[in-house]
Amino acid sequence: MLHGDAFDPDCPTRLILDRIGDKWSVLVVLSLREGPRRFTRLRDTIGGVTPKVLTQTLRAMEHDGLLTRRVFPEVPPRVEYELTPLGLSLQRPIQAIADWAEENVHEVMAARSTHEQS
Amino acid sequence: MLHGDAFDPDCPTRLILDRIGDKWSVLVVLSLREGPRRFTRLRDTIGGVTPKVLTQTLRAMEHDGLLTRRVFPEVPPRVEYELTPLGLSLQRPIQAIADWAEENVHEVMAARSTHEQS
DNA sequence: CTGTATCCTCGCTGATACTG
DNA sequence: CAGTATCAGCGAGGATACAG
Repeated sequence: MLHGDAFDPDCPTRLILDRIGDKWSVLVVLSLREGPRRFTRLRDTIGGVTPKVLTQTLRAMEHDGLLTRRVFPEVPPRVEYELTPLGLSLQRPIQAIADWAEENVHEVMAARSTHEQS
Repeated sequence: MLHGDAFDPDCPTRLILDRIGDKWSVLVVLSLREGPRRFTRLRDTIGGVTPKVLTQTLRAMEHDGLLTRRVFPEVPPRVEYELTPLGLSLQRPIQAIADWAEENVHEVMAARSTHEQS
């Protein structure tokens, strides 16, 4: 069954959806679209994220095999994050969501205004 | 700029992503793929959701114009939820995410096991 | 059947400061 | 530069019971 899984609370598919649903993971994937990025670069690109939360997100994604963390033995230290093939494959569906959001944001905001009357 | 928006914390696009990122909204969209459904039917389809949270989710999605809520003046009461055209358009990207999750769940789980050594 | 009301907890988040 | 440490707070989410 192709879709039955997602509705089972104990199915791992739920865990994936939770991870993808994470606010920051989506933005990290989008930020790494065009190649490896360093920590501070990511932090600056993604507005409003604190270092702690960004680290948590990156560690979780590394743990799931979505990206790699490469440390360069330099002074000052340099760390680069890069999507794995698995992470790259996730890029397409996430981009689809992002595109939808940007295309339909006005319609959603309009709907919100309409229902504001009640 | 096509993607700059999503990285701005104050941009409405963020709000959309938050809504889509919501664990239950995604499952509701999937549940309504094949037409209108009643409250209890949704609750049974989506495992592990409490009535309160399901109501909250449905109200929020209605508020955003993603679905309609139709009350039939009957006894016992009957309420049907159905995706609007806007909600239907969201179906495709969400399905893409769900498909990705099901296709790659094993690879992610494998990656998690690997990193468990550390 | 379709919710609402109430209470509670727990975990994420943010702020801030500090380290290798 | 790239994080870690620590703490506080709040609010989403869950359990349970009840109502129209």
